[in-house]
Amino acid sequence: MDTHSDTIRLRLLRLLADNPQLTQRELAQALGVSLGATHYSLRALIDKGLVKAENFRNSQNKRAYAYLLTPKGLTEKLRITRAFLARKQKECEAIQREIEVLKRELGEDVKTEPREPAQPRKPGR
Amino acid sequence: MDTHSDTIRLRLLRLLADNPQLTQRELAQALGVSLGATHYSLRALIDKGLVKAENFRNSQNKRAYAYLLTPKGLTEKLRITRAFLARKQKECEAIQREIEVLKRELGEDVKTEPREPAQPRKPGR
DNA sequence: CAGTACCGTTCAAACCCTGAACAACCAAAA
DNA sequence: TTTTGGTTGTTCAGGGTTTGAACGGTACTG
Repeated sequence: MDTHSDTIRLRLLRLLADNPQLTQRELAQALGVSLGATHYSLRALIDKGLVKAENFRNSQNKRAYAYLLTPKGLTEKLRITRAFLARKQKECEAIQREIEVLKRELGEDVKTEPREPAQPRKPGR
Repeated sequence: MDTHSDTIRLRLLRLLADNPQLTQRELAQALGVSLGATHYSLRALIDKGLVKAENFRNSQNKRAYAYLLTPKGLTEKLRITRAFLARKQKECEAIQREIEVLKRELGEDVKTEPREPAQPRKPGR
């Protein structure tokens, strides 16, 4: 649980929990990845038994599935989300510390190349 | 600039800026990735002209390179770092919001499955 | 019927990482 | 010197992941 693919799967679970009727293309757009990648990750979720594809064609749609979370999918979503947030929170704290360091570094850089200090006017262009 | 590989490259730049004498194996350990991956990303940096491998063998070492940032590497390091932090900061804010949402969701879940509320005693099933 | 539009699925190519092996080099021991 | 051993960068097969483009199926419309 550290790769980009894991992140995609978690976001898929969270998306589908609220919108089971979403199309693979709509999911792809919402996730900002390609259709193929979405299909790939969705398939992994289905194979693991976390998601089930109900083949009900709603209203006038053609061949639409509803990707429903199974009970196992619901509990896994919760578990993975908790782990994800814990990890992200640590990461965020690290980022905050890093930003402080960077501010200091940039402060020194600013001395090297001042932004808009009180400069004596130089004539010409 | 969104993949894991990009992150590795940035961390490489920041590591080498302060420690140009580090070995590929030491870099790998510091980054928590394999030697092959380190070599792969380092090669990308060299090909882009952001890092130059100085072949100076220090003291009693065998075949040590020093991986020095080029001027272009220095400015790129700054630019990429800025972009990275901006992106991460947005992500961190999103995570904080998400955590708030989760707290609320978990609160509702608690209602669904009460932990230890004052329940009227029901005679045993 | 043909045309259009949307759906899921598939596939080659590329990218990235791992783990393990390899080849070069140098220092100290035999 | 020769050999041994440790440290270096490099390469490679294999597997996982993503993209982009295609494909075939199904329904609505004319």
